[in-house]
Amino acid sequence: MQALRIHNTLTRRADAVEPHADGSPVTFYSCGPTVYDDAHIGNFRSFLNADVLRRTLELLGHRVHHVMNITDVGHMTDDSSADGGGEDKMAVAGRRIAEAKKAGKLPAGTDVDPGNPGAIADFYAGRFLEDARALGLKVALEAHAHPERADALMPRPTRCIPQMIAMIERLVANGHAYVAGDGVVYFDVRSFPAYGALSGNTIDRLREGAGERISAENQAQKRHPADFMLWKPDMSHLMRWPSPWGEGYPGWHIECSAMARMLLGDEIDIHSGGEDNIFPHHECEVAQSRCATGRPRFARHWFHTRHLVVEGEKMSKRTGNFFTARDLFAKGHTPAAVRLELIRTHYRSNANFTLQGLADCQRMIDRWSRAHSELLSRAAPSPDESRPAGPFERALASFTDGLCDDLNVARAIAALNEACAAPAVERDAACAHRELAAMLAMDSVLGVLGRNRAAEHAPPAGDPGLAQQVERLIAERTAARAAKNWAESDRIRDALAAMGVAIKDGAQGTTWSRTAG
RNA sequence: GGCCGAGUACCCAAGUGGCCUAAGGGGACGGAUUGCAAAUCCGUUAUUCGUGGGUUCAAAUCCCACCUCGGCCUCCA
Repeated sequence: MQALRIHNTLTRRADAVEPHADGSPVTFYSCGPTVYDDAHIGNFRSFLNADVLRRTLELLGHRVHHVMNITDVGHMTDDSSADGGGEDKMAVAGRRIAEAKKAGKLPAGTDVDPGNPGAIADFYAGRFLEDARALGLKVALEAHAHPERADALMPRPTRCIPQMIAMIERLVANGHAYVAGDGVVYFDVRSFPAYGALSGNTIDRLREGAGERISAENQAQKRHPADFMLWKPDMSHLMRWPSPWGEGYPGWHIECSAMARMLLGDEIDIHSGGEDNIFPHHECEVAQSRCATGRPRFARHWFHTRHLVVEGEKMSKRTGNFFTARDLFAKGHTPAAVRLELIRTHYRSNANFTLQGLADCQRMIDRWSRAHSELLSRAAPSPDESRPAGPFERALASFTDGLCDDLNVARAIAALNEACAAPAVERDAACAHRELAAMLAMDSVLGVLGRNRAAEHAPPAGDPGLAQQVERLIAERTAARAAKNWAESDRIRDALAAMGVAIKDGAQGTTWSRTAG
């Protein structure tokens, strides 16, 4: 089996990814979304890169046990008092939903109680899963296909509170956590000398920067400024549970430690997230997990995706370059193009998401789709083994080499493009059956061929009669063309363009699609 | 302020000491095709790699300085 080498944040070099034991599945935990709002394309870049890693492992013949959490505990918004101050994010989401409801902007067929945090979380979790499936996130497809395993594949912290409490109890019992004067349970970072190994921080250096974002009152309760919260008793929090330390809610990091352990065991092979998770989130996870399990390791391999910028600028709602996946689908972009645009740049570079790039991806995918249809139509039921390897079979080798080299997706894509551009004589000489298999193997990682269809023929919201209208105009234009009435024909084409509909005159008649945007 | 990444053509983006007078895609331009378009097919499109120095027989790749952008320094993918 070919080795996949991936940069490991922990060791700061490219390490081979392999299961902890021969023949076992690779255990893989991904930090998933919070469900206080729709996930944006930056979130999805991180999830999709994890998906590409998982699919690459599967292409190489590994089995992968992949888990991605969906965080539904209401955390706090205020960053000036980071140890539990500010406003509950679930409350903010509830207000947003209440406003949308009032304005009649809630999607048809949905009714959410804005005062019920569980309902809010379910609402956004449902939307996330829809987007995730559209984009081909395999773990979401798997959870959908096996509802009985959904909670084990995409766990929710609110359903795992006992496991978190058990882990915190263990940490308190073995001296790695303590109850402070304010009743809050903190992890004692000085009890864990390896704290900082993942992020490259040291406890001393953290102390220097610590003064800026943490309120003095909170700091005064802790033994060390870097100590972080495990449980906060708080009767005012929207979501709260009974615990040995009083009714309240868990700290931000403990959920992943508890769920990873519960579902994948004390040590896991890969753990992924966005680059901002390295510190403090993943650093704290390592500390909690190792101190609770007593193991020398938590995750063997840490995989972090760098952030995304949009049109060269940091994505922000204010500058108008903020996109959720569903925003793009609604504008007519295919999930395939969104997926490819988000995975085509190396995961350790800042990617620049652009509308032009999305269009580029769409054209590439359309070409791959044509090549795929062509192979499909030529593939014989029984392969002719005597034929030499064709362009796609050869491309699969360099495609795989590219991916094995720290997930070089750009190189993999170039290999596929070159196969599609191979001269017809070469293509005809090859065994179409094997060529098709090679192409599907490549798509098993890229994951675009089955997703190259958006809502393009679905009429846009508020205009259900569009399809019939378009068909009628096309029929009129076809008649005009038959009569060689070019002026009328062009007038209809312009009218369709004004409606946001592009047409193509092909051998099988005229086809149409909505223009994105 | 401290620590970390990154800057390659009009755009996206590989390449990390000689195979680079720099992959792949898009765009643009020229040609084929088309009533005209669109789509498709063929061809052309960086002697140059943020800027200035340095090391080396050899640098996009290593070193130094500067500029610009991004991340982290207890919300964040």
